[in-house]
Amino acid sequence: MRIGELAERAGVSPRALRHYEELGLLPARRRANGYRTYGEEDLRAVAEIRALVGLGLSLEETRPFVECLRAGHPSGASCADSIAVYRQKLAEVDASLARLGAVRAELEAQLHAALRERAPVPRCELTLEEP
Amino acid sequence: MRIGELAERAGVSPRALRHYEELGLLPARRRANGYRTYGEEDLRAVAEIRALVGLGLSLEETRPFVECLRAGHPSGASCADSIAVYRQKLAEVDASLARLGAVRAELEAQLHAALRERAPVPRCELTLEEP
DNA sequence: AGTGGCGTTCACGTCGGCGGCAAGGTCTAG
DNA sequence: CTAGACCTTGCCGCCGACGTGAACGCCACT
Repeated sequence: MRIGELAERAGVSPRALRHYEELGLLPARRRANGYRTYGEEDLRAVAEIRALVGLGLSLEETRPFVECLRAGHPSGASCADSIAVYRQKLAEVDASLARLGAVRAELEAQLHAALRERAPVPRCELTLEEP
Repeated sequence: MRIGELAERAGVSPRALRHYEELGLLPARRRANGYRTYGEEDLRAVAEIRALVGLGLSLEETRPFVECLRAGHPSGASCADSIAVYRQKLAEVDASLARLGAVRAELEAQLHAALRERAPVPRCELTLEEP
């Protein structure tokens, strides 16, 4: 399979696949004419990469998963390094959630304060509704 | 007050203040020698910018607030445009929270699945603890 | 032989918010 | 007079994940 077909089947651009190769994530065999050649296992690797990126991992962070796959394991998450990345990412997400939650509360407080300031002493309680 | 003093008092770098000026966020008067000159209202403006950026707004998004302040309003959030930015940001934060929550659940599911795979049929229930 | 549709490498552009450096001007204290 | 502490403009660098375009090669079909 050439790069165009893999790109099509994986739902990414050929440029992205070349980028993965530059990072050493997706090494490609070459034909005599220089064309990259891929197999089904490469499709699986790209699918793994995209799934993980969809979960917020950077390309670098997907490396243990891809290498785990290429090492012959059934799942990219079968290796200790991958598990470690999962744990670390989960912690990061929890931190982000906490921070975002605090930010949300503060935003809401500021918004309500500004609204109170702009609508001093509403004449009727019914006017508290927002458009 | 010159740029160094404002930077010091506002807790930002002079470079950042020049950057704000490039964006038109913080126009500075000039002395005869070309030095930028700031007043107390500029300190308030920078404080507003930093507070909003701390809530996740981009510099562009702080513009309505800063302009509102410069228009003489007591608070940067006193103007309709600022309120709109608050509302929009709140919606974005809510969206991020929802997405992050889903990502967190998926991460946890993947992690647990991988752990189950690596520790098939634990001999004792006590071994479920994690280091 | 030409056309079109693949592929290749190289290298710069994007977005945000500055950091950092160079080359020079300005002011103040000793 | 000079050191040094400030200021100025200008421009490149950074991070990540590619997009985009140039300039070219390869191959199949007509």
